[in-house]
Amino acid sequence: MQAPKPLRKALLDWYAHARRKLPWREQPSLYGTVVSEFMLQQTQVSTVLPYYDRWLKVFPDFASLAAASEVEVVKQWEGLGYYSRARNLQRLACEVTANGLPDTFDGWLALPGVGPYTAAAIVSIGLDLPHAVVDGNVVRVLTRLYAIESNFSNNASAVKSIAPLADALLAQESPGDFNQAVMELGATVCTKGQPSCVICPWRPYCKAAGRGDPSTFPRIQRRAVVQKSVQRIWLQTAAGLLMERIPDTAKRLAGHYELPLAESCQDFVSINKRPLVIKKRGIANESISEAIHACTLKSGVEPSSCLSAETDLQWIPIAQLESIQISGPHRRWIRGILGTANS
DNA sequence: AACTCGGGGCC
DNA sequence: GGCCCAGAGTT
Repeated sequence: MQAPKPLRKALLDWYAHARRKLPWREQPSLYGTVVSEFMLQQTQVSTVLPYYDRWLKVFPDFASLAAASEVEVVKQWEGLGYYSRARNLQRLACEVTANGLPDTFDGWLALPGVGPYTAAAIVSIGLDLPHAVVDGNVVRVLTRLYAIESNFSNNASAVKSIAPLADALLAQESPGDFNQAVMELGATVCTKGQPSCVICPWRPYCKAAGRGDPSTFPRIQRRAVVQKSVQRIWLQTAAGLLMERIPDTAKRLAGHYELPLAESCQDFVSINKRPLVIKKRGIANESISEAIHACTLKSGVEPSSCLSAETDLQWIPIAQLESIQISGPHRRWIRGILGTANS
């Protein structure tokens, strides 16, 4: 390995002037660090920014978050995805409010929603403890720096393989800045498609840049995408729009509302043959096509008789759509359809 | 080790 | 349209 010392200095000098002004950096606090790290799990900085600002206004500290209701917490998270993060963050707030803040890596790791990455980020940034983070950015930057040609079977094995390198490189005296600097480099310079090697502080040390093929790293096998298709209905009456509530016991989008599945309504609606619109969305390795069919009630059926305890169907007055939790794509689709209808 | 969990940005 | 993103929990 290249002597780590010049690499550390080059990176930290670059980070001192190139780092983006982000709210959790401008007004640093342990609470802000924890909130930002939860939001940033599998989510890009630009997406997180508005959520972070609003979150700190509504829940300014651990105690206020611990005291909030779960519905309120998930409502503030709406649209950000991976809702277990919100519930885990609140459980964490309850635990630290009751038992105090951990001061070790293992102490943070034991809290809900905190894995190896998040624990290392929190203790390095918030407590100056020397733990290296390994996320997607770090994997990309280090596999390029050393031109590691291993074909990793998945992301987890790449992280595991890169961890010792990250530990060896870590600047022990400023672990928080070093960790953020590597990730900042990955996010702004050593990007996936076309890295900006000419402005990279590690250009003189980078094996992949020297060879001219940095964008071919890391080499990680991706899972095949599974195609799925779903039929949904659009049924609007004087009572409002028919929506289906996803049970609290569901793993995905528990407690959220979506447009009803056609199979939940087949007993009482007539479905127009041609769908109103066909939308697509992705969830992890699934590509889901959702056809939305405009419907009418079968003759003689009253709106109230559509509702039953088994299906979780509810009439939502149009004016109240904003105040319930709706999955992000469905909220956009509904706005689009209502907007088209009104114009 | 494999699966599940959202949504948005980007080429 | 495919890929990726400051990952963690469950099985």
